[in-house]
Amino acid sequence: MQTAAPIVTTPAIAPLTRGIPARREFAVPSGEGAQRRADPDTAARIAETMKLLVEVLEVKRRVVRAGDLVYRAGEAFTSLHILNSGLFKLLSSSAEGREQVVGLRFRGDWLGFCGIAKGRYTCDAVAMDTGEVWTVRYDALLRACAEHPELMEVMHAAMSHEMMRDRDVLISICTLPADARVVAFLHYWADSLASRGLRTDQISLRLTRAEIGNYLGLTLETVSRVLSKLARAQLIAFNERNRRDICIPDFHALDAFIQRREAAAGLH
Amino acid sequence: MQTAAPIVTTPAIAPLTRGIPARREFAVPSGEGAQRRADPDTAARIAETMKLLVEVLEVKRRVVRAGDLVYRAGEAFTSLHILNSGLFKLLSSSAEGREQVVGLRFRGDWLGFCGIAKGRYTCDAVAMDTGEVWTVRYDALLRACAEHPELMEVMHAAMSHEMMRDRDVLISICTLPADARVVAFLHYWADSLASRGLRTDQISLRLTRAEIGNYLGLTLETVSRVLSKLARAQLIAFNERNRRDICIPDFHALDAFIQRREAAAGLH
DNA sequence: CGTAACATTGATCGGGTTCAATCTGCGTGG
DNA sequence: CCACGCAGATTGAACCCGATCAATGTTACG
Repeated sequence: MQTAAPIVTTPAIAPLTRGIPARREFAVPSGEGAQRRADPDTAARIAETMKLLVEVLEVKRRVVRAGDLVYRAGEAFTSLHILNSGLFKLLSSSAEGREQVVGLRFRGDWLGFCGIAKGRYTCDAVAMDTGEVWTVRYDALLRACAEHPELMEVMHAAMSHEMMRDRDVLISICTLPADARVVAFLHYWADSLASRGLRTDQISLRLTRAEIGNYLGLTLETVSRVLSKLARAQLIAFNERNRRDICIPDFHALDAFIQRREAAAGLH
Repeated sequence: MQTAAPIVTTPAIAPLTRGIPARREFAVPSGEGAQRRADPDTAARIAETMKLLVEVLEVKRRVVRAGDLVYRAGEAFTSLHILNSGLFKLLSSSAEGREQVVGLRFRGDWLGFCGIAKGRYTCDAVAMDTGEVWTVRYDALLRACAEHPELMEVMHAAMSHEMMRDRDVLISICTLPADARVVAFLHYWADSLASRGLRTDQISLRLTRAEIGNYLGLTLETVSRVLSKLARAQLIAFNERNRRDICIPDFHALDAFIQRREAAAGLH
């Protein structure tokens, strides 16, 4: 059982200088040749959302560290959470006790939608790194939405976005073989970082092989084997002292690798 | 390419007597011993939502028949749709052209959330039976939500509900073996009908084996084999002249069957 | 009656799981 | 400091579930 992180309340009009920055991934050896370009659209959209929230609502800011829970399944739903920084995973444990990673969240994403329907959260939200969570009461949010239609639109867009993302995951899992799923996962992870303006020349996966496998409907051994194969093919490179941190020199080559396998399977 | 269904506009205050009733499943041979009890909560919630909509918004009613599209991927998003009756499937075709069934929808469900984020629908919504769709303009809905907080809550709850449902599907696909997935599917289908007050003593699957398989991440042959096995074990019974219509005499026995398999797998 | 879409069933194959052994890094306590 | 334990990761070998390939059956419909 983790202990709750300290809660820090700041005035709603606090300057929008970023919260606690996430820990540096690790030392970068050479240049930033493999840096994936950031998506200015997404970044702007996120910044605007955060700004709107602070202007219109009372936001409780809370610093979390790796392992902290933002909320827990079964807990009464009263608030939604918007991520200012950090990396988070959503864990859902089914009736029979089997745990499942059902989502990954980043800066700008919302947490807690699952609680609206039934008045209780239905999954755990766990920080995977230092980060800052902005919490708003749902009732206050509803009121604010009524007065600020643009806030309502932003919120709906966030929900819609989350649905589409989940759908993509489902399609990947239903249609792709193991190695393509792992590659899709790496892509998603890197894109998520890139679109938030984080560096992707080297990325820390932060999830164990077991968690990645769980998320992708694979076993940890399969994930490990695929990663080893990709490393052997020089499509990814492990950090030499930590197999959780990888470098993707050429995303295009990664895609090509998968396409080639699909083509090879399709031609006969 | 299907042709669009005729559009029928009715005054917003039209009486709430049900629209065109769905075609009778098929003749029921004996009694209703296997009838699954309806969920009065869900039914009430749906009725209330529908009432609220007509009271507060201009609703365009449209009768659809099997095969009609409510909307199509790529089409500009302007409206959301609420299902008054009928059965619908959501089809998403990925970039590489592979089609995927990404959801099933029933009376009371909303269609079109996927369009909010990007301003375009990202999947096809296809009627699987005669039904009635209520369409509301999204901009009008936003305005109405601002004035009627209860409408906003209902809409958010619908989105939240959809997310949780998708999550359940994901968990099923990630963690269950083939036969358990098929059983889970049957359960979901029957529960969906039951909670809408439809009869479940005999149910028409309406999807081909290929579509069921696609939805569950299985091949059509596997689905067929599992259904045959369940029929052999007398856990389901096919209608004697149509293998798409089945009868589930005892849901509890179905569950037990799956539990037993899991237990057998787990003990060694 | 002929054709096409859907479904069933069998035989075979293979990708991914399962089981098992080993390795690595890391924190802990003697 | 080192020994120890432990969680995570890797790798190999055998197996098995579900996919694939193929043939046949069934229903619907012009």
